[in-house]
Amino acid sequence: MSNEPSWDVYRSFAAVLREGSLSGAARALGMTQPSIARHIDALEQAIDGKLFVRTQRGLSPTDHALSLRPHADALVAAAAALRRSGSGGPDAVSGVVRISASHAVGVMQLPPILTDSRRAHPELTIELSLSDQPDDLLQRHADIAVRMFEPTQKALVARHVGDVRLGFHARRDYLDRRGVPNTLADLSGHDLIGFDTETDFIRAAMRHLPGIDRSAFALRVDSDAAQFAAIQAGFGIGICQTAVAKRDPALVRILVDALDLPLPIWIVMHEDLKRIRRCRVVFDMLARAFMR
Amino acid sequence: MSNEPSWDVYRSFAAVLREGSLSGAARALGMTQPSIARHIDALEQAIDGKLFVRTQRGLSPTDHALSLRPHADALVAAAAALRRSGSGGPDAVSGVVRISASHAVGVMQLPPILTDSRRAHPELTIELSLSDQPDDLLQRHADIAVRMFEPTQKALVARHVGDVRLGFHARRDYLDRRGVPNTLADLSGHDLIGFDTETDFIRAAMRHLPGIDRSAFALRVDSDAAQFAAIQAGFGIGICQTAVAKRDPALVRILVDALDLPLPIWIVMHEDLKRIRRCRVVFDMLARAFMR
DNA sequence: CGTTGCTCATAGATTTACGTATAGCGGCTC
DNA sequence: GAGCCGCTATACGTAAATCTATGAGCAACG
Repeated sequence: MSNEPSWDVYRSFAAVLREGSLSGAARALGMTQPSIARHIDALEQAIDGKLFVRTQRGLSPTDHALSLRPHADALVAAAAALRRSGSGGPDAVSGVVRISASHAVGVMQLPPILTDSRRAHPELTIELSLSDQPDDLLQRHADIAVRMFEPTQKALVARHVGDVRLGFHARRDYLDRRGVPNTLADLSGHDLIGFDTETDFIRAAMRHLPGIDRSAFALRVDSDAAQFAAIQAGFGIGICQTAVAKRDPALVRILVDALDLPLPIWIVMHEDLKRIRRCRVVFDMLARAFMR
Repeated sequence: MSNEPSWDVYRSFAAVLREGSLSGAARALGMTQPSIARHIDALEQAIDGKLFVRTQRGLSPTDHALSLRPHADALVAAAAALRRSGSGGPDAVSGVVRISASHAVGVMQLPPILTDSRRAHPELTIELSLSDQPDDLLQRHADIAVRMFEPTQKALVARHVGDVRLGFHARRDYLDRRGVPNTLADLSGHDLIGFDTETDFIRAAMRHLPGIDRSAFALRVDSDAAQFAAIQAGFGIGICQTAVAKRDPALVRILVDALDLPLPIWIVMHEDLKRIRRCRVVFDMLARAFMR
């Protein structure tokens, strides 16, 4: 067992995994290719095993390297979180706060909220991490998250700030052209907009919609923002938030009885961040905005 | 916003937080005091704020530094996990596996299991992290955990491998001397052994034991292994596993009806580690041993 | 078929970071 | 109160890391 490598070696390792080449990693880190190469050599020597096979088109990771990837990513996330929390003191409302949310929330609800926040706290920088796979709070990929389900972790501070209603919607002229479905069964002849990959949440929701599955969709896309845009464009019938749909007078809600799914909205934060004032401020601000 | 510091700076920062002085951190990391001092200076410059107030008895962290501590600890844990996983290839049953368990399990059940494991895999090094606050799998303080409750995280692989029964026990001569209690109320005159700090699990368990709380205990200690040792020493009446108590003929189970709490045993592993063969091997080995 | 663009590897110059040594300060013990 | 032991701060020479520069190999393109 050789001695411990410098942590910079880990950073280089993560960058090479991410970028796929020594040169790419060097560019990403603002270093040079020989330095990264030495780091990889050092790490391979420390763990006594090959991590990459060198090719002329870059480095391709061995199984050994792939098995380490999750740890490397965790390190990157933790370092970024430390750097973020370091910015701008624990008591000042300045520095960086990173918010994780679904694409839908990020596109359709957060912008006005963040605009107000910016006005109230001009020193505060917001990072928005939009993703529909919400696995990032404990990994510290984000400081605060807007979630559509109750978090189960004890290490998290969570507040239920309201509910969102989902419903089938379509543009008026589409319905004029193709007819208005009155039952779930009527949907079979229509152009449906739905998910691409099935998540736990979607599996649960689809139990309320017998007869509809992935194969029924004429447009499959995971971003709910893109789904909404497709509905707005008159592509066909899809599911979106009723509150958001109301803003567009061209949209019509249909099949009201078939789908009326209330989704809870939770604001979630890691407990450790309670000590950092700007995180508490953003947390409260988000909670207030969604409760309104 | 200045440029990013070296990750070694984070390592030094965590060490100073942990050790309380530049010199101590230097000793812990095998470096020298001026180097650590330079690192702290660099970090303070990068985040543009003071992290420690220098005194002649060491460095005392500011609120700012304390607010960063959880992140620093996360980095340390992630680096250690990466180093561990790096040891000894993904397909070999050699290297290091870190197991987290309660003190009780670590003292009373794991030793024979690990002995067998050692015989089967002499190249495998086991690290045992005994703690009664099980917050460590997602933070990667350990690779595999033995838990007494069902884990809720999706990122974890878990297997229910049996149950453990808890009951009141005392040594025979203690009961001869002080009398045998027949109801929960009878316990009030006795020397009770119990927890020191209340955890979620304990709160739930105590709901089944009306009239007993922390103030009733004559000996308060969080380690269940220490509690068992106290029972064995004839200190008084305490709660322990019935199966373990049976091994000592001097121990008597009492108040059988008042407390018969079955605790599930779960073996838990982070999903990421499924790729690492020695972790799968240890996981299966633990599962088999507990199911037997 | 040469040219361009990308990669990794290597050698040498230079900067950076480290360790050693020392000084200064405060508390503790005798 | 003298001596000792711990801590931090500073100066300086050296060791180790970095960058620059260059060469060689492979793929895509005209």
